Amino acid sequence: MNDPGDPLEPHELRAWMAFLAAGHLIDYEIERQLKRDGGLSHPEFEVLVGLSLAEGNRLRMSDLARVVMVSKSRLTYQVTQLERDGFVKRTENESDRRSVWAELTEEGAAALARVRPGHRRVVREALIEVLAPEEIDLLGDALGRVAERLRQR
Amino acid sequence: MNDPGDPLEPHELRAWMAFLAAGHLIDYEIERQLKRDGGLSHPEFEVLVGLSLAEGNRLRMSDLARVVMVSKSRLTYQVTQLERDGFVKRTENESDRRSVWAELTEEGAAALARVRPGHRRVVREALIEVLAPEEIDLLGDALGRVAERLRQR
DNA sequence: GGTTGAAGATTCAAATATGAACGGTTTCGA
DNA sequence: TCGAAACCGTTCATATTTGAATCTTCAACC
Repeated sequence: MNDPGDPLEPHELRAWMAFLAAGHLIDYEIERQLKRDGGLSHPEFEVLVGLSLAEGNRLRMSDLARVVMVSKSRLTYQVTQLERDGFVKRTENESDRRSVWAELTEEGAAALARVRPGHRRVVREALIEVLAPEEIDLLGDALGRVAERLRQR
Repeated sequence: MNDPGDPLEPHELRAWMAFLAAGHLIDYEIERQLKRDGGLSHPEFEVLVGLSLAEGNRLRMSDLARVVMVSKSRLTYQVTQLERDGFVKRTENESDRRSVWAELTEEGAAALARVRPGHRRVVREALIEVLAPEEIDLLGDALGRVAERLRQR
């Protein structure tokens, strides 16, 4: 019968390869736009967005790492870079001295504002505008389920 | 009116974030599986797959770079690693001495065979099995269009 | 109260990625 | 047939990522 290690069906393979390719290509466009408009890398941008979405514009390092889906040591590096640029500030957490607050600064918020219109434009042009309205919702549903399922492991 | 730099609509944002998250998470699973089953990284695996799909199991470096969607210098590095492991062999191209053939070896094909069932299992469990049959096709159509559009730029 | 183990974050060395610059071919028009 | 321009791949210096080891603080348990 059908073993899960068997080759994918052609239409399954097509979906998988399209998913992979679209990911690579969109990432490339985003990287280019962020660099051009604000000298940010995609990981840096994601860190800033993560903070901007948080209560009080700050998160503990490990929570931020979870949100941005990045390893602890990688986040340490990124935040150090962002701190050097004045976009993020580290603060001690008095209620748990093991942890550290990473907080979005004014300059960080400004950098985000500077870069966001172009970012949205890329997402729109590369993804949203290419999809029919129903496809947008279906993509959100389907990939939302995929992500949710992988998160709980 | 609606400027392309304006915030995304909630359902658009949802689709975009799901796409991003699913990409990150699936990539993580794949990385883990490939490392575990065959000591390969995802980029290395993609190189081997690219070659296995080519006529005569070989491609010129720059064509391989295009197929795998990777920069020239990154590919040079990856192929050097794969050559060290005996999975790929470089050969001179007599009809155009600027270019170089990268060819999949027996050992490379064996490594691919060793790793592929687990890889497919990951793709199945993470993506395919979570989608309804119509969703698979629709995803392939939609993201296929997205990729195709980005390729021609 | 002291001890053990978990959680949080950083550090370090090694691996990988980036992008500009380079040297060797090929192409093609003057 | 010559020379400029394009193409191919690598190299090099720098930046980023990885994962194991480490250090500090906290929680729980006795």
